Amino acid sequence: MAKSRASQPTEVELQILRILWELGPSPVRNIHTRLNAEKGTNYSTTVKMLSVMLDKGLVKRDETASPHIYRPAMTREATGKRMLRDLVDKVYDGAAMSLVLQALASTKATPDELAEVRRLLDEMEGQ
Amino acid sequence: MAKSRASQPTEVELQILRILWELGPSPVRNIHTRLNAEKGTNYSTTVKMLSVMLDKGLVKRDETASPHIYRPAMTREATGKRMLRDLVDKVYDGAAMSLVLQALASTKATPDELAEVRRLLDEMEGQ
DNA sequence: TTGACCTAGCGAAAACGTTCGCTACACTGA
DNA sequence: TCAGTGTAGCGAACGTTTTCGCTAGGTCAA
Repeated sequence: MAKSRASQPTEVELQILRILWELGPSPVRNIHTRLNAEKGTNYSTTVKMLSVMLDKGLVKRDETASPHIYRPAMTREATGKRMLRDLVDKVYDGAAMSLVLQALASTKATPDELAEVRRLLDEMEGQ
Repeated sequence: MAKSRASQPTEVELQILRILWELGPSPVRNIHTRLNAEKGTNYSTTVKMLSVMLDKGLVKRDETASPHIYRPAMTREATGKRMLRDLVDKVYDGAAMSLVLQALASTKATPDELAEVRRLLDEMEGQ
């Protein structure tokens, strides 16, 4: 059960995911240390959040290790992509391009990054 | 000091904003007709949501008009930009470019749109 | 063995978002 | 005036997310 969860990660869940993406697979203790530094919550809360996230399939854990080791179920990229699609749907009714342009226009990009975008464009036109 | 730390619009709030962006300034009745068509909720609910949104500063209203007229407090673009920034912060810790590239790469764009992106790039490099 | 300290988890409370019932008031046509 | 119809709003109920108190069990050194 608890398989195809369609809903986005919530605020705190995302906060925890970010920590996991940074730290890599970690025991609760390490995750908590970070989370607590960011928002001062209790150890119990961290444990609970992780268990909720486990139910939802947002994280996985290795229970053979003595302090259980948690790791994100999705990469940062996959999550970002998914949330972006959701944002585009909600605000622009699916017109992704509008948002890409928006994002580009409001970003201070380095020449390197701009070149990267160009390369990507070439690739897309090549298809 | 009106707009202090305004949180992001929630799901339904956004749905209403989207309707307002499309319809332009409207009385509750029109907003409700649309919202009801989308999710079958009650008229009371629409009124309540609008009052909550008024409190939060997400919409404004003209109370001199007989059926009060509501309008969005922010443009679609400003809201999209803001939410995007938030998403970038939450997922990528502020590295906007990663997400732009992501978005671009995962979008099926028409040649016209790609040309538009190119034009924007030229502009950015021109500066 | 005992005490200090850690991990793990349950269940309930608090906080927040969403929904609607019910009430009041304004306007219109008979 | 009065019934009928529409607008406005309060307050409570409900569901979900976030928080934590409390308990149980594991490890280790004295």
